[in-house]
Amino acid sequence: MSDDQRRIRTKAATSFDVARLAGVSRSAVSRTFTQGASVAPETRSRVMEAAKALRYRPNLAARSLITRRSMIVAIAVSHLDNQFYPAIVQRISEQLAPLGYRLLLYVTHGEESHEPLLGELRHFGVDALILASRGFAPELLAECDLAGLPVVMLNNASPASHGVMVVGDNYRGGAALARFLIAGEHRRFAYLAGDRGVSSSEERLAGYAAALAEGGRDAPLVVDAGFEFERAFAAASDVLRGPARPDALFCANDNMAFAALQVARQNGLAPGRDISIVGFDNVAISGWPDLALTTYSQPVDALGAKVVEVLVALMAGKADDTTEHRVPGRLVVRDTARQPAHGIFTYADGERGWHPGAP
Amino acid sequence: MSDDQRRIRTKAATSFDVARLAGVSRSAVSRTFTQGASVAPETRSRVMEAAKALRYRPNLAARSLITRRSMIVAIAVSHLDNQFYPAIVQRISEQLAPLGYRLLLYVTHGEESHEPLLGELRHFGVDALILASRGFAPELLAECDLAGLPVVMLNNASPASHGVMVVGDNYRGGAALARFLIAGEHRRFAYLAGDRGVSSSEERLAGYAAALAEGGRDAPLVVDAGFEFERAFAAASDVLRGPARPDALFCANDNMAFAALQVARQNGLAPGRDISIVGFDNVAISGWPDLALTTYSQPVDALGAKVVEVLVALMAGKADDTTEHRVPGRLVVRDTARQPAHGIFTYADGERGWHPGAP
DNA sequence: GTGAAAGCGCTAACAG
DNA sequence: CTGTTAGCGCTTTCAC
Repeated sequence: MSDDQRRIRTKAATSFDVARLAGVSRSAVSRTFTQGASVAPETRSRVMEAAKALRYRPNLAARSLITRRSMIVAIAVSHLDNQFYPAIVQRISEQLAPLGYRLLLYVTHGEESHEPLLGELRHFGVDALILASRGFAPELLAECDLAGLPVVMLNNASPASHGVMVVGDNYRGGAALARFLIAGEHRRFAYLAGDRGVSSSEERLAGYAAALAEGGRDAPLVVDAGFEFERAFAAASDVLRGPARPDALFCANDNMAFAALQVARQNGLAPGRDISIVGFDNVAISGWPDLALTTYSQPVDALGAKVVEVLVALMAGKADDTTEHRVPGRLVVRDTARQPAHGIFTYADGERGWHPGAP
Repeated sequence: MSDDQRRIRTKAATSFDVARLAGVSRSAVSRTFTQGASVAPETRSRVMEAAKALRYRPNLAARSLITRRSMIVAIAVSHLDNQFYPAIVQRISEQLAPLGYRLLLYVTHGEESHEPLLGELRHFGVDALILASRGFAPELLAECDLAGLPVVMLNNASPASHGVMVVGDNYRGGAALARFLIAGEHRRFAYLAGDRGVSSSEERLAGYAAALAEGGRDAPLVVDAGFEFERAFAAASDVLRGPARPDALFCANDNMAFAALQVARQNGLAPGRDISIVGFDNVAISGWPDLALTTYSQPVDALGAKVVEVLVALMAGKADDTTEHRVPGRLVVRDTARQPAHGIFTYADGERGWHPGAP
């Protein structure tokens, strides 16, 4: 810990220093660092050279005072223990980085009010907000609208008018799983629901129930659980040990399905034989042989790319008229659900899928 | 997407607006928002009222130009798929938030050079850097030193002089696991190593090897794997299917242990009976009944708290003379390793531990 | 294509 | 305790 060095630490070079070294004005150096400004090639190279020598980088704070762009986008997440979220955060971060944007992280807990959040966002002057958290207040969106702050919601529908949504294929996924379970000749269908009122859980249920009805099956037993692992565990215990035990259980996401899996095994039920348990997301660990969860994928790469695409358009002022972007997923067949006699096939990447119409 | 509203969006109020509304000078409003500045209570309340009415928050960018403090701290992480990292990031974020600091996220990949990183850090004017990533260049630390940027390394030792480290109890943990495995009467010990040269992996091995030697056992077979799941999986396959199969395998972290677990089961070996596999971290999922990994904990809460404590001190200019802070963990006994006949006990929180000296 | 000058929103001396 | 003043580092008209 060189205390001396710290004291004489090199104060970062300013545009002034660079200008002087290059023998030009500060405007010249500003222009060389501004996208699409007109500078003579000769000047530019002189400036660049000086900048490199001094390790100069324009100070974003000072710049943002003028340009009103901080190059920071805030992301709010709640369930970092659900592997889906770190994965998507990583993708978004990686896609934003080459564009010069960085993520400012907000770990929320769902319950808090929007007031302080928006205050902070303005405090930091973020350019946009990604809402990947559950249960934010709709007023937040209204306020962001007023403040002119672009918002993209990830897997989160809202009654409010502001903000554009990027969502997985919830309805179709739920329906596909239902058809798969029907083909597996199950009889008593249940749904382990996520937090009430959260669109992703509701939509998955809607698709599930619709396809069940279409197949002439009874409506599923809906068990309120919530997205948290512990609550899912408790709820799964109730259903699986109760009198009307389902033989097919669709869980609102993989993380909840893992909870259900544990419960089943603890109660002597072999998933895939005595009971079928399926999830949603196709989180990385669901492919682990020990878990081998049958699920419907939410492709993190595609989702992240779409979020970034939409975000960038929004920040560029291009009002997006599509307010909802749906990213398709696919059924991934593994071992926690009984497999139909026909229709199983292999995708190009080696995962297994299922084809309803197959012989 | 109210295009009209966006156009007439309320430009955020400035200190000038507040000053005018409150009938005071801009300095007065600045002072009310500055910690420990002297303002008459009367003035303060008038300002606060005006500020609330206008939803005023001082602009951090402008402020930072003067104070040279951005209130943002950068955190570099590499293995977001290892649950340990999201968990620690979450804790740090939560502990920093009440102090007004926010995390700017850098997802690195280990290989990249430090140059652009440091450039970016200065670009954004971050107040400090948390290095929770693997394999950063030591030059980075030197440069941060020169730039006067406080650095805390999480579980990452470095030959460089700059930066303070917060680390888990690697050596003692490795030793504890060794003793536990010895008590379990194993004979052929192995270590599934993380990336070479990374201190956490090396230290765990050192403790393991030392305790093994002390117990009169042969030195462990060291298998180079790396922290990545896939590579750990491949390496585990090699050892567990090779001629000299160990009966006790210590993996550099839980995530790698999970890989080993899968490999063992796939090869007809029941962990905890035919082979003992232990990890390090005590990541949340290691407690899942399906996984039930015996491991040595790295308490994320304590680790996060320590990081924040150190960070804050550093940013306050208090040069910390302790350059390394070690956070103790504990052995957590579950099902993937054979249990000694004696010495198993239960912690206050219900987890099981093991006591070497017990009857 | 370039430099001079003004100013983004704020804080920190400095007088009072 | 308060207001006035200067200036943080940068971009951006505006003349040239």
